[in-house]
Amino acid sequence: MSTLGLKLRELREQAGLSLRKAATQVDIDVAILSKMERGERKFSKELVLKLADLYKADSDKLIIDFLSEKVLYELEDEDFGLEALKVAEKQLKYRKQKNV
Amino acid sequence: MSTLGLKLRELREQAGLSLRKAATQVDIDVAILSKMERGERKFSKELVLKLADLYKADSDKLIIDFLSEKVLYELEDEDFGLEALKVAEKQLKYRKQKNV
DNA sequence: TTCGTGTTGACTATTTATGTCAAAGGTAAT
DNA sequence: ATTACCTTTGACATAAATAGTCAACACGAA
Repeated sequence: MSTLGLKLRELREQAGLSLRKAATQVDIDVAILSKMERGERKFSKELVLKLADLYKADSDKLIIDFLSEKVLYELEDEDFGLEALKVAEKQLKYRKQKNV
Repeated sequence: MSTLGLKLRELREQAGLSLRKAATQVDIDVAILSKMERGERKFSKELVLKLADLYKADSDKLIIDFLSEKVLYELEDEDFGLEALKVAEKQLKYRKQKNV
């Protein structure tokens, strides 16, 4: 289940754009956008930004979803996923503070 | 800075094994293990498990480090990395509970 | 029918990741 | 100074994952 794909599909529909039109605007093939919205292919960060712009949506939130989806993809079916996230978080906070 | 690499190097030394010997035991090229310990190449999960076994070390902890490193790699230089981790964590907890 | 919609699959190309190998340079003992 | 280890390095080949292209399909509305 790709929540990012669903969100971007909704946003596209709210913007009143067909797949083809949206795809043309962001300069990719329709097939790819279709697959991305349905979670069959991954979005790239650049594309998410382009689409956010096109749909006049909050790009920060979409990027956060994009990243979290990437992270979850790495951790799927891992017994220690949650623990790994905790460790990663600690590390990230440390790096942010100490600028390492 | 690869903390996993450093840890595995220490464990190897504590086990009194040279790079060559360790590499032979886990059936990979010395060059690769050398690069992995210094963070120049990524470990695979399977290799981490093999090494944990060889060094008689706690594989769970090493796997957690391995995963967290993977996650951090995806997030490096991202402005919203921390926010993304929070979202991912929430999702993961939800999935774990609901078994989705 | 024709038009616009989304979906599918086969195919190619490109980019990353992984593996192999030979050589270099260090250190210590003989 | 040669032998015997060790680790590191880089160039190269191979394999796998990802991304892009294209044509055709199915559906419903005009």
